[in-house]
Amino acid sequence: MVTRDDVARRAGVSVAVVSYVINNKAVVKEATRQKVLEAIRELGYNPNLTARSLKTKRTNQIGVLFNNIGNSFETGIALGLELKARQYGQSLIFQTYAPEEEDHLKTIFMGRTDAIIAFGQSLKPETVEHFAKVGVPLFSIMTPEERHDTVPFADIDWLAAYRELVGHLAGHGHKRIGFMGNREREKHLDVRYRFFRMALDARGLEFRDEWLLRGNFGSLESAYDAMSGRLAEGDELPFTAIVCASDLMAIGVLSACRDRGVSVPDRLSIASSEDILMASHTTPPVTTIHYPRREIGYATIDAILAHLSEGVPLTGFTEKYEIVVRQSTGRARP
Amino acid sequence: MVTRDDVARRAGVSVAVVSYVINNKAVVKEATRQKVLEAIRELGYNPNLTARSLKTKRTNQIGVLFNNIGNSFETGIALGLELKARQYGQSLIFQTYAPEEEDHLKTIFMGRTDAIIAFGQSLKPETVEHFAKVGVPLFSIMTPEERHDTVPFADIDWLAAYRELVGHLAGHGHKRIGFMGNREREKHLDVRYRFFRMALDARGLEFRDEWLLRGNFGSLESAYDAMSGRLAEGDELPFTAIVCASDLMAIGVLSACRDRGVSVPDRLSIASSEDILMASHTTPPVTTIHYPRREIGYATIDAILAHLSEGVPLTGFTEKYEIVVRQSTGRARP
DNA sequence: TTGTAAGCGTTATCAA
DNA sequence: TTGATAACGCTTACAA
Repeated sequence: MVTRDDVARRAGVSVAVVSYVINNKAVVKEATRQKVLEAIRELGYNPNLTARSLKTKRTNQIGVLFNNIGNSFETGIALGLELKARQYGQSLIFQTYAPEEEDHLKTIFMGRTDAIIAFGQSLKPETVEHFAKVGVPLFSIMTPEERHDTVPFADIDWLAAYRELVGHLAGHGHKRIGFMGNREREKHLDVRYRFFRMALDARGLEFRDEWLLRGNFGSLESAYDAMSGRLAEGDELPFTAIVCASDLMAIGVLSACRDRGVSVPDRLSIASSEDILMASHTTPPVTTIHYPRREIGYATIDAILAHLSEGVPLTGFTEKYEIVVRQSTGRARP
Repeated sequence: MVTRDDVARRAGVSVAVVSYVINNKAVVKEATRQKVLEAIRELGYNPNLTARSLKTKRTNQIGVLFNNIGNSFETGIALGLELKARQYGQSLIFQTYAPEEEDHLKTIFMGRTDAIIAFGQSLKPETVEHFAKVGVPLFSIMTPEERHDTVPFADIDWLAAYRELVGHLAGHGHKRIGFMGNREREKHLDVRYRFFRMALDARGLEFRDEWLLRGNFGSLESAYDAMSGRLAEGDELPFTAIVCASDLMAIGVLSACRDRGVSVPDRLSIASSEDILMASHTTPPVTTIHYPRREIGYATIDAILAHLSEGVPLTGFTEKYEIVVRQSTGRARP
């Protein structure tokens, strides 16, 4: 490996000067500057980032805690994160989060990242405290079910979104609206269910526990199974519309309906959350809440870098959602 | 930050002993070992990975060069990579590749990664040479259009796959088969087109330049536009079937057909490559080549780690594809 | 079995 | 405007 020493020797200057040139520090005489640059070019020198990090305490790496890299919703956010991070010269380190391995995070990220972006996970107080202590700010995209004062988060206003969505359904005569939520493990989705219920309450609409189905966030099949099971139970569906916590689950529900001859939206209206690409290409396409993934990604990186570089306090924020009405929702059958 | 020195002081031993304990080196007396472990626990110490890397020349980080993080095909591979990498205690650094920024890679990854995984990109000889020089092995998932002897790759046998797919279509009476390929920028898809043509030749089937449409790998819309344009040109389609280089493009083609009243597969059979989830949930679902994304991810990490840790030569390999016949392909209209 | 000390490739302070 | 030199936190001979 060619190091800064090699460059210094080649250029006939001291190692310090090489650093000055690289970091545009001090006023290096133009002539020596050129000598150094030439030596760098000739030798094909690139500064070793690990060594630099050790000294500067800045890694220019940001950790990202996925729940599931294979999920389009999350990768849509990652797309925004990555693009913006690259503009700032930051690299992203991706890790899939698993509650039972949460302690590993301390090890894995130790001295490796300047900040960590969580995807709605409810981290243990101990973990949060640890990163606070080592001075690595945490930021969450999506509201964690268990909040920590020191972990700001970016999200949409789910309550408003579900109120609008419920309004859309109610406007079409739906009074009994079911929900497809997540299973135990995926706490970051509890939030959606919770706000959905609040939206229902706000409208004075009833909800019964039997109207709550459960699948896995990223698994179409789980929702398919849950819905199929429900449809197998009896001929009559207890609700005329269902809201799903994720688009993949909505698509699973849709498939179950198709396979069991339940026509959508005639017998059942299906609405959802997220607006991943796939939701607009099913038959019928799915009415859903558009989650501004890319924008949230951009804004998150901006906020983190403003904090890291200029000490701007790191605070959460809300981005604008949008209700996208498609053909999976329609008038309730009388 | 609590460092190894703090631990040593607390435990009343030298810094070396702390290292020995952490790395399970030498035979440390059980009593001192316990003292050290306790000090570590009390202080909440975690070794600084950056410092360790600087010394050991091992970063335990692997760079991954995406073309588009938002694309399910690529993230499906990433899923496999990440899971396996985590098992080995490796972290993944994701970067989106852009030809015009290729030189940045040298800077961004310098001293940061033990290996780099490309996603079919045709890297410049200069780049390849650089990483060879600094001792960072390159490995490609997907055959690069411009190969380098020092960059092994993992892929499926596209020729065999397209021969089988073409066989399926020919078996249904298709003699004129079009292709939806990529635009200039995405060279890693040229490979698919090339093998498709070879498969056609092998069957003695004709191909005309007018039967080649072009879209963007990850853009359903681009394929939609290309196909719509073609459909607008005249009433008669010049081919009875079309093979698409990616599922998203196939779905774009499918949408274009639906919007222009071309029934699939009655008037046009559509076949594709990749088998992303979405391909099985369109109407009709798409016949496609199943690309074993996760398996390729696993095997790639295995190969790289065997190389890094045990010096096993890093060589390319082929994983098994599968043709998944769905309802988008059918008998050619006489 | 444990301790001392020399690096790893940088940056940054302080003199020159 | 430049050059020595001391860190940064760790691993690892080598010595004790």
